[in-house]
Amino acid sequence: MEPSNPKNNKILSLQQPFSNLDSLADTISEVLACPITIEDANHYVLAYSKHTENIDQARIGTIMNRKVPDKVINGLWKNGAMPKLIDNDQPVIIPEIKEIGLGNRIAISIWKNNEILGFIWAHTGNKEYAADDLEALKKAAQQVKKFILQKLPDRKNTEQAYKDFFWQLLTADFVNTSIIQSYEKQFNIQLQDGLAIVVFRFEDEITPQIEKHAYYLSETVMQVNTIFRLFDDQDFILLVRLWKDDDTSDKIHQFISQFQEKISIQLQLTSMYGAASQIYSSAKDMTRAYEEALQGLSLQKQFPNQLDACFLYEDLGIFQWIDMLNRHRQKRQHTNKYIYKLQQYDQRQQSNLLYTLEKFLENDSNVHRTAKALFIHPNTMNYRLKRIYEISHLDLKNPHQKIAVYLELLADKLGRP
Amino acid sequence: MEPSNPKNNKILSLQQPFSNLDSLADTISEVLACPITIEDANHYVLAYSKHTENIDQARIGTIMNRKVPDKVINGLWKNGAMPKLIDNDQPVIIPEIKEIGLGNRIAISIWKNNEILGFIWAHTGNKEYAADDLEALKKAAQQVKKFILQKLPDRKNTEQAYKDFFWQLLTADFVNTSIIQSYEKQFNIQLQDGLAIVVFRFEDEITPQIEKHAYYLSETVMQVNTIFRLFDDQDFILLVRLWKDDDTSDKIHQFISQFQEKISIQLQLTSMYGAASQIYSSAKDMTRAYEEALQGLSLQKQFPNQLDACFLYEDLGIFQWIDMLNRHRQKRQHTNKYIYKLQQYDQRQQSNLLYTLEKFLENDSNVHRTAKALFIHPNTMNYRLKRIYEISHLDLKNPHQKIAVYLELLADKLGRP
DNA sequence: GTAGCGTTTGTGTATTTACACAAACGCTAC
DNA sequence: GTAGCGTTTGTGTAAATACACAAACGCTAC
Repeated sequence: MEPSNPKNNKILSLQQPFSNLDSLADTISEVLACPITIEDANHYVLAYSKHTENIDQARIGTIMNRKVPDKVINGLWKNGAMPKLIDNDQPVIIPEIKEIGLGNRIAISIWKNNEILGFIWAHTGNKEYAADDLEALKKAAQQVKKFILQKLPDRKNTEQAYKDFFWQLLTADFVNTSIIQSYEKQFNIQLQDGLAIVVFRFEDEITPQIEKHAYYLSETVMQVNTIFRLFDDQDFILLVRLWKDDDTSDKIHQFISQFQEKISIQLQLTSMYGAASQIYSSAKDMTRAYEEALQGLSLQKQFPNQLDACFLYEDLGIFQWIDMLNRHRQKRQHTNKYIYKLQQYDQRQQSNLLYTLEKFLENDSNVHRTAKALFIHPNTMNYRLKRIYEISHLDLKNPHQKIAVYLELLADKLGRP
Repeated sequence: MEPSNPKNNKILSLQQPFSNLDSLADTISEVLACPITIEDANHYVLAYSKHTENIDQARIGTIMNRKVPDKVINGLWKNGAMPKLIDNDQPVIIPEIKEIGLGNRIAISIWKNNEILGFIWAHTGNKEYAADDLEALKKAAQQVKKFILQKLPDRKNTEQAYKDFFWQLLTADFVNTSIIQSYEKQFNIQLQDGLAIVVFRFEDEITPQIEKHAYYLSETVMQVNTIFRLFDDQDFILLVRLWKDDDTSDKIHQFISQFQEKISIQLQLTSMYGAASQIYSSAKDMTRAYEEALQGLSLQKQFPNQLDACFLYEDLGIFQWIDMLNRHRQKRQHTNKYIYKLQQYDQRQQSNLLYTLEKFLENDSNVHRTAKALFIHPNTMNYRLKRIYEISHLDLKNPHQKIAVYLELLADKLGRP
């Protein structure tokens, strides 16, 4: 390494601490001789170099918005640049994408453990670049990391305390209001109104790669504001906050749906579930919210057909109750006389009237729909319904008995609690 | 009183203790110079005099059956003889009832406190009777009472212990098996299989007359075998046992129905309820059974329309659960979004879509039936259903949401627990 | 074998339901 | 007044449902 080389001198200058990110951006820009943008994990602009030449449409849009436009982010995902970036901490060379007005780029992701802190983008344009340019970028990433961790207000070195507080919210019977308020100040967060717990459960073993993608997506899928998130065994737990809105529920639904879709496709996961609690206005309700989300997950696994794409606790309908109902039944060794009679008959005749009845009730007592679902003739369906009445004396026009039977059939599926 | 009068001598002989009821019957028969029958509270024959003359059809039937034929009992009720008999302890003169083959009678009931122990029937036929005959009957009743209380096996003087044991069964968390067995032996009862608790609740103030009639009916309405019964405030609580049968449930239903009908008509009661538990095979389940019967009563009062003539716990259908559901909802301050939206709209527009929806669900989602129940045009009903969907987005063909709404509407009616 | 039972499917008809459209009413706002 | 909204009722048609009956199949019992 020749000390006379001016570029090397500049690279050395990257080792010095910086008082603000903008001057760091300028220095990197000088080293690489091209415009630079530094973004956080959400693609919000933290700083950018003061270049005015060689700028493309994507850069203009990004700086004007103080955030990378969604169109550009999506383009980067589709062409494979983002997946590469969040899979490792090496510089990634990204060729021009004309459709979204993005010129040639070199980018690098900034990490702390398995969590992305942000990105540096070098707008290389048509300029040639050399191996030491990439080295310089890596050094720059180190600097940005230090800066973000030390200087940015919500990056104080108190993560463990934050984590502990979060667990306390999730599991403690009662959290003192003043404690909540003190944490709100300390971490500059708001824990009132529009609060919900979201839990994703992975069936695959959790790899660092899954963690990385999950952390990234939790910041980037923008329907909700993620206040805290962590991995707990197979679960990825989030405390989110929703902006005051007409259809906050829809927002959470979209969030879970998109998160699930993206991470499943990106990482080719075999199977995963996502569920959200109701929306609460106080942080004190997070224990309950956490339970609701877990209940949602467990129900989705037990009733995959009925609860497909049913992410929200409020959309569970009767499934909200059947666990409680099951416990109650087990405690009292309760048997429903209609179900019992049909079970007996099915066993004797090798028939499946009980299953037919269940499907009938599941299909809102509609003969046609049920027959289609069971691949049988509507008349067969009618015949079976007649038999069901003859055998069990269950009046299928009496909702009070009918519903009880359906609920008990569902509860039976849960087995011993 | 002249000691030379042979009749008086015989009356005096009634003061002597007797070794068996038959000889007592004979003695009474001699005093009154007519055939005598002594029955227990169930109209089973305890003893009869050995007369062969002056016997009518009713007497023959009674002695052959060892019980008064139902036809005769009903006739006595209809013509007003039985009501008089169980209203006081005086002799009652009953004129001939030809339709049931009953000749002239004088009868007297035998009491302990407010409970009937049995009856003495004097078959006077066409014979004249005098005032001292009635006196003799009263003396005889005293003797029969003594005899029943002292000599009949299940009339030991341990009623308080029996009562205590019964309350223990009803309310204790756990009753030892060996204790139960010892009581079974002591009281010569069987406490296995076909056991149920029945509770009648009177809205009128409990008078001695009501108590008398209730005790009497509990022995006489024959579908069930009453093992124990007592009054507790407004409640008449029975532990009954059912003979092994195909439709034990029907039997209890009939029992409650008939009991209610008879006592209401006889005593002109304004209002009363009756409810039974499930049928259990062990006396250990009586705590639960008692709770079930009480729950049935409370639900009948809260849902008089829906649960009219629904006496059995097993027939409650979904109402079995709504109390539990209500508690659960209250605890979590849960609100159903569909109900909430309709409530808001109803309030704003002065409409009653929520009520319409409830009736629709109560009528098994049948437009015609609901329209008729609400006295509106079917098209109006359809229009409202369309509006209900537009306002709440409740899909009326999705049973999982629909049922949840209905259950919550019912639970709402219970109010704070 | 064959008689009997429980079952499935096809055919046909009467009834009920779903849905669209039009007319009319009460109420509010301008 | 009148325009607009939400509502009720009537009319009409297409679709779905209920129900009866007949033919055919598999299985069991004799």
